[in-house]
Amino acid sequence: MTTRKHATIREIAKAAGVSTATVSRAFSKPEMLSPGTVEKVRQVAADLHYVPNRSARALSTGRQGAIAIIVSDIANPFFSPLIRGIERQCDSADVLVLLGDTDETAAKESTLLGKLLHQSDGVILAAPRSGDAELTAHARQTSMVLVNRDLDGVSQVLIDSAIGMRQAVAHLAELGHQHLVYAAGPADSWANGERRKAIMSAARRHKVKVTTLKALRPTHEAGIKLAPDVVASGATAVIAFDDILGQGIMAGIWAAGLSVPDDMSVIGCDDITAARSYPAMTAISADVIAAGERAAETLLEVIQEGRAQEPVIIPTRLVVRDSTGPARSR
Amino acid sequence: MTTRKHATIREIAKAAGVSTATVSRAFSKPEMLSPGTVEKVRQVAADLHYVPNRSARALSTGRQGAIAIIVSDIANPFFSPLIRGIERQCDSADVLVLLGDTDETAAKESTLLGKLLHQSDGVILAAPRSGDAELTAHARQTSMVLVNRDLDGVSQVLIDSAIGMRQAVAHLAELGHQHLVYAAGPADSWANGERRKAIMSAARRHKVKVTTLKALRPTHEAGIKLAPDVVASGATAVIAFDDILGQGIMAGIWAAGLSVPDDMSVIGCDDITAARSYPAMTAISADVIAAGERAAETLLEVIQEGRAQEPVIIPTRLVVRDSTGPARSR
DNA sequence: TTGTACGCGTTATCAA
DNA sequence: TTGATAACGCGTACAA
Repeated sequence: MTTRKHATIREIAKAAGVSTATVSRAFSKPEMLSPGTVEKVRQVAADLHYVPNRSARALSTGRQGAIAIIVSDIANPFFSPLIRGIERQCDSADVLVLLGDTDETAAKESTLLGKLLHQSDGVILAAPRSGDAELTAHARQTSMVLVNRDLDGVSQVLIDSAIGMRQAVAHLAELGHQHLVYAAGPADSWANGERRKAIMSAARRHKVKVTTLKALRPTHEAGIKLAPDVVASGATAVIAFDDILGQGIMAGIWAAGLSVPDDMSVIGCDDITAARSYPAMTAISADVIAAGERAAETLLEVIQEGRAQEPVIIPTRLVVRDSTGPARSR
Repeated sequence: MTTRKHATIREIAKAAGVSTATVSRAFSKPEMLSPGTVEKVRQVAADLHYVPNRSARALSTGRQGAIAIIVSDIANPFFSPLIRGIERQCDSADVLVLLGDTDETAAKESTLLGKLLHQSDGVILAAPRSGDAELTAHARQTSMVLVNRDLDGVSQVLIDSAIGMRQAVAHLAELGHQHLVYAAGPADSWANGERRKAIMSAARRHKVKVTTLKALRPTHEAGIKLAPDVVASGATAVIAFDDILGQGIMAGIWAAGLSVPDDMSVIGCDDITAARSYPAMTAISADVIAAGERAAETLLEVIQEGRAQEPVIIPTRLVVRDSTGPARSR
């Protein structure tokens, strides 16, 4: 409530009997000073509860000491561990984290980006919805790391579902499934494209037939609605774009009086909420917290070095739980 | 990547043929200027892609144009809609949102608070873990709004589970349940205390017996582990501290070969993930997005008026789904 | 209604 | 290794 008046560099300087420059250096470039001076200044500063003023520093250096995360929907559970990883990394680097939510619209994404661009040293765009051209244009204006989007010349962290998808198809093939459904996600999602391609090629190798069904949105409700189509397709297993969709499909299958995994095997993707259903869902798992950490780490490098970094690939693997079982002959 | 050089107030002034003060006022105090001047300056500024420098403004005014949200665990789904509400409100007020995660520890909460305190105009503390004294001390240093914590002299947004809890107990009583379990949450959680009290008093009125069982943490896994105790208690219904715990208990009940709601009715709380299970869970629902919006709104008022505001109460209501049914005589 | 000029707290440059 | 001082971009008395 009461805005307390803070000690400034000048007061510290006076109290310590040094110049303001020395105080400044004691914090930002201690290696330029004699150890004794640093010690003395820091002591005085601590006594006076000195906290460097970030705005002043930013004004002087042009660096904000903050980065921004832009997500399409904070309510999407996928972003939670991602944000946590970013948070953790930034916290230890003493960098502030600004949060933006685009409400799933490309327009808002662009507006927000334009706004946050100036208040931060760089931006992490998670699962962006904007077009390539627009993203490239923005990337020219600030340091940027993309999560789950492949765009030439921009740093990126990609969760490679292919590995896990191959394991998933192999797992199902081993259980005797010969026809499976891919319940697809948003068409403009990079992850969706990768997952579809990986399934297709793995299925070909295992001589398994694949039917692709498109959910309107990757939500629980959409999954429930999609379930009858999944059943009608004649497939005995389904791989869903993400966990929520998969669990929706499971609910829809139960609601139709069938059973998981006896009548239908279900596999989710991301493994955020997969373990939180009954039966616990087999899923393609990725260390999303690590993805967040790597994204933040990469962004800090981009900022420091002033140029894009090599893409970071986060591997995935199949985690078998209770929603997959032997194919039932139909 | 490339840090673009931004237009400054001075360049706009020169281009528009006015003074820097006029440019400044065209943005922060347009009512002081003639409409024509404002129009002209803004036009020139737009042409030059002028964006006010937030750091400079902050340095000059002492206001940061940013607030901070501190949550105990971004992965807890309860915080998602809360953050979304805060985000939304702040976005329309052109206020930036800083995010902090305390990793569930009071120590980190305090550190983070101390850090963010200086970089923002105010803080929203969601479900804080710190003690009253510490919170009060921090509240003296900055503008602060508490979510789901009742502390004298500090502004707060409280989700009043009592209403919904009463409806829940009445609903169960009507279905013939005479003995229910409350699966409790963290002991230091304000919400947990409120919920427990509400259940107790409602149960007394309906002459229903209540057994309180304590989960180690409100997680899905803890719910599964708690389920056998719930069954062993002899109760025919259970109200859980939150959705995740409730769905864990549901999973544990299924795993024990029993059925929901035939053998046991289950009610969750918060209604964030309640609809996303099979059967869809009956839950005590609150508009958490609205809670977030109100929290942000309140904080902006606190900042502006420099003093605490009246507590905001967010009502709850029971949403009946498929996890509750008639009591089975046992 | 508009302009001039100073201060906000820090860092960087240059000199000592 | 340290000090003096000029930026950094904006808001705002005060003056006109």
